[in-house]
Amino acid sequence: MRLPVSFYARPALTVARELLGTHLVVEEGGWRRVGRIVETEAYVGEHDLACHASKGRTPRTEVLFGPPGRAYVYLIYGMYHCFNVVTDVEGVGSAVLVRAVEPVAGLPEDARTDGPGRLCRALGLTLAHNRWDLQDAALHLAPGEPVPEARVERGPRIGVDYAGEWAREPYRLWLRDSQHVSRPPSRRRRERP
DNA sequence: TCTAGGATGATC
DNA sequence: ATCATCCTAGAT
Repeated sequence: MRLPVSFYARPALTVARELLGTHLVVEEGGWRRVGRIVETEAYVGEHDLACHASKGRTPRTEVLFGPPGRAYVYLIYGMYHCFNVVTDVEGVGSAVLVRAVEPVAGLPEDARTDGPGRLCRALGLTLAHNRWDLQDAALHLAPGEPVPEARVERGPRIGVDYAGEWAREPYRLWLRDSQHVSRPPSRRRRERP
């Protein structure tokens, strides 16, 4: 049970919305780790100055322009990884960054999986997974419970201030009531019930 | 609760 | 030089 290629072959913003609630599955070396996606960011194309594809085709960004449904993993700040899924049709350089999941299986109950770097560390995702086909049993996404529109919240993407006006586009989507959404700098903690 | 600074290496 | 981050320390 995996999301088919046709799922990814749509605009990044659509995929970012539909990814909420789906399961990210990593199976390697006898273990299987699963997280439910609760936060995503869309990087919509070459014209999007926050998108790595805006740098043009390079060895690193080439995968973004390739067929949909592949992984784009890169190293950031020398120590953390970010996991993306390549979206839209071949030739369009776009992707969706998975920013947070909630532990479902194979992870400690209290594992930190909020934040793109932390979730990659928890699931064991590294540069070795870059360009993988997401139809692979070892790394794929699976359907989950549908997420009603009322639970989806939107806002500006994190950490892309260099992108000028594009930094303000509300391309970050998350589950309103999830306790596992990442905490951007200076975001106040949720009020107690 | 918040801010500042540093770790660390691929990329171009 | 830059960077789609995270953690810790120290101030408040």
